[in-house]
Amino acid sequence: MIIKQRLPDRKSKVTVKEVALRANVSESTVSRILRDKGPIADATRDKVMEVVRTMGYVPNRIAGSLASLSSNLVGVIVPSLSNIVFPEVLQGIHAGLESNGHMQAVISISDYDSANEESMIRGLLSWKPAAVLTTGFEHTDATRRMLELSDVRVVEMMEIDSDPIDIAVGMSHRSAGCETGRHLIAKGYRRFGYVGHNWESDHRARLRHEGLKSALAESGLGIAAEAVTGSASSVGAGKEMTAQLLGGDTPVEVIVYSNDDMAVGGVFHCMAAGLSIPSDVAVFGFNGLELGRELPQPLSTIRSNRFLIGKTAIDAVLAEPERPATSTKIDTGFEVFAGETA
Amino acid sequence: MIIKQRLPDRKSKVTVKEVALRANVSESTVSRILRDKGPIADATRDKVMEVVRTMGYVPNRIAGSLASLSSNLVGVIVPSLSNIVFPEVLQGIHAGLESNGHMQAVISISDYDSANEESMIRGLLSWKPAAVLTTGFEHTDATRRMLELSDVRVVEMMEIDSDPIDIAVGMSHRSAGCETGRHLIAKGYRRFGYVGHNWESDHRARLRHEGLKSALAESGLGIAAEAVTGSASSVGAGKEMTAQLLGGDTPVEVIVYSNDDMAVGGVFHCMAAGLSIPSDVAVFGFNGLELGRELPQPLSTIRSNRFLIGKTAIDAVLAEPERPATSTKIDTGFEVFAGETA
DNA sequence: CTGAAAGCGCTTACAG
DNA sequence: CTGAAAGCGCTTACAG
Repeated sequence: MIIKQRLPDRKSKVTVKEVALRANVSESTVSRILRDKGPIADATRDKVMEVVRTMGYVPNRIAGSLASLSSNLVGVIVPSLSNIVFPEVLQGIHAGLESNGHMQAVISISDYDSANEESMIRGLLSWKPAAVLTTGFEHTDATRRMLELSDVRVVEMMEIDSDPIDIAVGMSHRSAGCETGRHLIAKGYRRFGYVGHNWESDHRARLRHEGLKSALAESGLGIAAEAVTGSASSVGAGKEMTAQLLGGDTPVEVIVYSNDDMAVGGVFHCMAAGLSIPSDVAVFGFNGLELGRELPQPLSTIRSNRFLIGKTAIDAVLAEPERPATSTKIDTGFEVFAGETA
Repeated sequence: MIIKQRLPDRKSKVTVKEVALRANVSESTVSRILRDKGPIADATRDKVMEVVRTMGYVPNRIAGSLASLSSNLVGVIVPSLSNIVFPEVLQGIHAGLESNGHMQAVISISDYDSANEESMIRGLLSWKPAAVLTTGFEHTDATRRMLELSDVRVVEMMEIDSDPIDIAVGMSHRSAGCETGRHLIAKGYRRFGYVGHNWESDHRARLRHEGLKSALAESGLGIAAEAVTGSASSVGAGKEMTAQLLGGDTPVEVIVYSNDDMAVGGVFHCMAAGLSIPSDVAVFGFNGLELGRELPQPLSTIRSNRFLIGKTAIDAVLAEPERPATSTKIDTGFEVFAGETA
């Protein structure tokens, strides 16, 4: 259904030139006052600001950026927004941007596709952003070259298991996988199952899986049964894959999930199937989402610090706007949350 | 922990001028070729494109936008990213942007504060965006004036219960509230409870509440008991408020929640308290999130079309880049999802 | 403390 | 089909 209705008319734009004319000063003076730069007589400032206000002048940042060869834009690329993890990173970025100045985030979604990432970064760079924040280390060669040759600051967010172009902010997913294994072994579990999602796209889930395997191997153990979906992680996929794993003929004591969404699906499956957690089967996730904490039994998991990653990324580039000659890794850490499901 | 390491050196930028010089043509010709505009000899095009490639030329869109007095930026303002609803709207916007051309979204988060919205819109407009998409109808007077006077297209997303500045895309939250009431009355419920979150900020939740009340009034009914938190909606808040409502001395047969997150909290509370749904108490949400669908008993709720709202918003402004003299409302609708919890 | 001038890197009529 | 010139709206040395 579409409804139409009359609107009021609009008028034209005001430029520094108009303001300068009306205030009887030069354009440079207006510019200086607006950017709070250089010494200005109070009387002049008052007069100009008065004119600015009455004319409703809004500076054109496009012209400003071209003249100053810099912009207040920060390019951000995340692989997805359906996984709540990335909105949380964006919130951290937003918080960091706010506390600083008048930076604006330009956000693109790559859909876990590095060819998309390449064209998005190309588009972003054409805006001469102050910095580019992207996700992970999996880029095309062309992307890597563009970023290396540009002189914007670059942050690769989420993981620190490889060498960064400029700065990496995140945690070691391999270590998180290891810690998961060690923690569960210490709790006495020996028969491990794994339920995962598509890691062609989610490289970090694979790192955690590798870490888990190596921790188990340290104790002469392995993963007894696995169920991995080809699709993205979701509560629904977690339910389905859990049903599949438990329906197989290899009994397991504990299931490690590729993340909390999948694990919550596992919990829901168990509820519906009348299985007790953790006595019939224990459940362990990854991320430490609010949802898991609020389940009737709090989900056992590892807390990653998504908000902190975004915040730290911005803080790092704003602290030093020029790219230095050395790369940096910043570890935002993680911690085991014992919970009640494992 | 911070680790440092040497990086390779970088070099300087290439402009149209350089490209023109090397290709032995004028700057205008390079510009035309790059924008596929006007008639060009094949030989010239090939020569220029060759140079563009070997020099790794990336056009500066800031200069381009200033010269053409237009940009490929679309400003988007959402109140929050913690409520999954808004990331879903952003996904719709992103999908619409992609299918179109090379538009980029500049995203800001207002935290449900219209003073924030005002300064964000001011910042956005200074980039001469092709359009501004914001949320709801609650703006400051200054915001409304800026948007009315600018000639960008403006979409107010999510609701259509008021008059738009230019275009509104969304659903009637008042009607959704009504439908909820009628549906539950038809199912035989008579004693209603309501669990809500802070509607100082979430105006649409209030509209639904009003709609619900009016539907109940039609049948001579009312809301017997309410529990409303002062904080934002969340699963945790839903649990807590449900406990409070059910701990009171007014018995209810069904609880209507301000949204699915709150309702899922209600379901978790009932599970933990050993209450059967819907026989002991029925639960009804709003939004139709994936999470609710995957609960052991699918959540009864109303499906809003968040992705569609974002997609429709972009499609509408791209279809007609000039703001017309009449405003438009586009209803993306909603539907009752019966589920098993009410 | 203030102004005149050049210039940022493109695009856009206009002319040929 | 192509080029020379003006200009988009600012900022930035430079001079005074």
